[in-house]
Parts: sequence; C-alpha cells; structure tokens
Amino acid sequence: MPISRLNPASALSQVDKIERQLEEFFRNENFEPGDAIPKEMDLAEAMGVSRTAIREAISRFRMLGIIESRKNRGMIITRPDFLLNMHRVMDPKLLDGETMKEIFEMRLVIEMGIGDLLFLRKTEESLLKLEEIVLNEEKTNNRIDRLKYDVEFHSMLYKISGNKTILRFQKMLLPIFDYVDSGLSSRQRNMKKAGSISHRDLLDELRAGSPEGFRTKMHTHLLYYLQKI
Amino acid sequence: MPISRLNPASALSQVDKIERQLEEFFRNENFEPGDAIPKEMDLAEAMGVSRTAIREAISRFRMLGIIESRKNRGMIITRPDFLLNMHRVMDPKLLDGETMKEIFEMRLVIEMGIGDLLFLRKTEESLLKLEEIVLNEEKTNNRIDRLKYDVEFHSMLYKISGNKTILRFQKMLLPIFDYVDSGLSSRQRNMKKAGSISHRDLLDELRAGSPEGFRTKMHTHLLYYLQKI
DNA sequence: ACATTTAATATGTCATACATATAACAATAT
DNA sequence: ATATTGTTATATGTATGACATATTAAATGT
Repeated sequence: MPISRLNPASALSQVDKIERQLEEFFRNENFEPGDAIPKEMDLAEAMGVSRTAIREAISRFRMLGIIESRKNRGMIITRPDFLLNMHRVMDPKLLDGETMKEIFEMRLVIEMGIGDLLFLRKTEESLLKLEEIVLNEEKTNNRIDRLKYDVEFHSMLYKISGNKTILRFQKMLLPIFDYVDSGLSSRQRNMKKAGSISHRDLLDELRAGSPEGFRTKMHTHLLYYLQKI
Repeated sequence: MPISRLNPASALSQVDKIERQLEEFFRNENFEPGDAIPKEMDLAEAMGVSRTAIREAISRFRMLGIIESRKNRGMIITRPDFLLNMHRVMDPKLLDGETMKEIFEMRLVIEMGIGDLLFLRKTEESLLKLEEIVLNEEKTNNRIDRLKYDVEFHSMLYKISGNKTILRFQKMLLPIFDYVDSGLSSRQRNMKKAGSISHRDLLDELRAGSPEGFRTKMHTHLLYYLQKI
C-alpha cells in the first residue's frame, strides 16, 4: 500500500474525493469498455457537488483513457493504455535516484529472463536482422555509433520476444537507462570491453545454442552492470 | 510512439491541447520537484483560455502526482509515483486479453531473471521466512491455502530481491495473474503437480546452490505456464 | 415514403462570484 | 524588544449561470 495513498484525509480536496468515489462506482457497478456512464449533471446532483468539480474529476479519467465523451452521446468507459500513463511520468528529472536504480535493475532482470521467449519465437528473418546489427557494430569505431548499435541489439531482442508490452516497456524506460548508464565512470565503462561475452557471442548462442546457455551468456554479458549495483 | 498519442488532431479538446502544452512547458523549462509554477490566472492569460480549462488540465497532473498545490503558496512540481498511476488502470475488466497475456508473460520473464539479485541479497533471516512458507504449504491440503502460499512464496522472492519497484510492480499485477491463472483448464493445472521442481527445491537451490542452478530450476518450475503460452 | 428542417440534449468552454487557507505585515500588549 | 494577536492581500477551491457545438430525435414539407 503506497504511502501516498493515505494522504492526510483532511488534505483531500473535494475533487480528489469525487475521483475516488467515481473509481469505486465504476468498479462496483461492473462497468466495462463501451458502457455508458451517467451524465455530468446527474453525477453532480447525486453527489451534491457542482458540475465543475465533477468535470475536473472526469478530466482525470479522460487522461488515463478510462473515459471518453462525445457530444450528446454522453460518456463511455474505454480501454486504457496502461503503459501510456506510465510514460508521462518517466522523466529522469522527476524520479529520484533510488527509483531509477531500481528500474535499471528491472531491465537487467528482464534481459536475463527473456531467453526462453527468444528461443520460442526466433525466426530466420529476425536472426538475420540481429546479424546485421552486430556486423554494423563490429565495423564502427565511433563511440556514439557503438552505443546506438548496442541499444539496437537489445531492442531487437525484445522485438524477437514477440511481447509488445515488454518491448514498449523497455522503450519507455530508455531515458532512465541512458541516465544511469551515463553515470558510470569511464573505468566501469571499460570493463564492458573486458567482458568476455559480446553481442556476437549472444547471437551465436541464440542461433545454435540453448536457452540455458543463453541465460548464462547474457548474465556474463551484463555482469559489469550487475557488479555496479 | 503510442498510436493513441496521435488522436485525430481535430478530436483533441482544448483541455487536451492545454495538457500537452503544459507538459512540454514543464519539460522545456527544466522544472524539477519543488519548483513553483506560474499561477492559474497567468497560465490562462498566457494561453488565452479560461481558468476553468487550465484547472481541468492541471487537475490531471495533480492526479499523476506531478503537481501539488497549496492555497496561496501556489503550485509546485512534485515527484510522481510512477507505479501508482499504472495501478489505476490495472483492472482485468478494462484491459484486453492480449495485453493481459503479455503482462503474464512479463511476470514469467522477471521470475526467471531475478536469480542473480536473490543470491546477491539473500540473508539467513529471509531464507528462514521462505522455509516457513514452504513448510506451511507442505502441511496443508486445502487448494485455496496452497494457492495462497504459492503467492506468498513468490512474493517473498521479490522481497528478497531487495528491489521495491519490482516488488510493487508484481503486487500491482496480481489481479492480472489471478485472471489468467483462473483461465487455465484443470488439466493444465494438474500439470503443475507433475512439474518436477517444487518450492522446496527452489529454496534448497537458493540456500546452497548457484544462480545458474536457480535459473534452470525456476525455468522448470514455471514450465507449465510457459507451455501454455 | 423520403428528404429537409427544427428542437432537444449533453458535453465543451467561459466569465464571475465567493469561500478558504496561508503568508506577510501591522498593531497591540507585556 | 519580543511575543502574541489581528488584518489584509493572495492563490487556490468551489459553485453558478450562460452560451457554443455536435449529435440525436422529432417534426415538417414535398
């Protein structure tokens, strides 16, 4: 139970209260996407508040994508895009260092755990794309480009996993990764090179190896990050 | 770039536009938590709209926890709780089946990838707690209780990982897991029993084994879920 | 019966007024 | 001079009424 959930009750504005009541209402009444909800004036009268307050609360749900309204037709419940909302607050300037560190860790965890999905869903085509990225990476000496291909390689892995939610999740977290990564010292950065498992090794394992082997190799590949933790 | 981000431009209400302009404004002006933002009337005048419209937009940021306002002191930027917002839309009734399946997969991925953190941060005390849960589980024959201890065991693993974000993420996703799990046929459910790796095995490995061993065992433990995918 | 017009309706936006909590300052008492 | 109290200005919180606009439904005309 997040602490922010229990604001000093007195500090809750009326709109806050309306928001919670409405959320409860929608849940209890088993509203589903497509269902129409009462019109603003009815809600206002039922709760004994002004239409303005109701609209401020409804506006919040509108942003989350839980409610949509069309003139005259009234308002209906809609399917929210749960990652879109997260995206709005995924800003290194807004989050604290501890949280960002934890998000970074989460990425490492996901990359190490994604092996099985990769073997389940890899195709010749997707392996060729990986091959192309690795070749590009091996050709360049530019530090910026290497970083770009590094991101591309790992993004491609997420794509191969066939899980759009994980892919989007990772894309959304990229600013955080950049931020944490840029905090690494150059000494730590050099350890990366010393790491014994390259993208080429990972690709080879994915092509002809096993999920177990891949998990172990990915672990080694990410080791320098883990040691930083 | 989420598709919902590019609603038919004409369909965007004025408040929607204000919301985006404000978001851009905060970003460009490098606002950070604690910074005061212009008062409502100034914003309204600057954008040539009514105070009502500004308030509807601001109300959205207030919900996200990006803005907080105190009478007279004006409004300030605050640190949002990025998981709290996700929590609001994490409702099986609101999400579509495909998304829920992908979230479920994400859980499997995380559980398989979490091994290293566990070995990094396990303590005697935490292992004893795991032991207690496993003992309780082994004692009972009640199907409901077994399920309860199953959840407890995995939750405890997240706790041991020492990553509060991952722990909360998983807690938030529980309703989805329940929903997907309850969709499994009894035949599939029985495969669980046939799975050769028990919680006891996982605990033993965590106590005296290696991260590699744990990854492999966790993989086997979750196999029946993976096969369902 | 069909097309067009008109009226009713619910949301979108605005202007205004007042309530309320807070900060800054002034006044008073000790 | 310090502490307490009172006053005022200010920015947000809430309510009300008005009008715009898009859409549905009814009414009208041919």
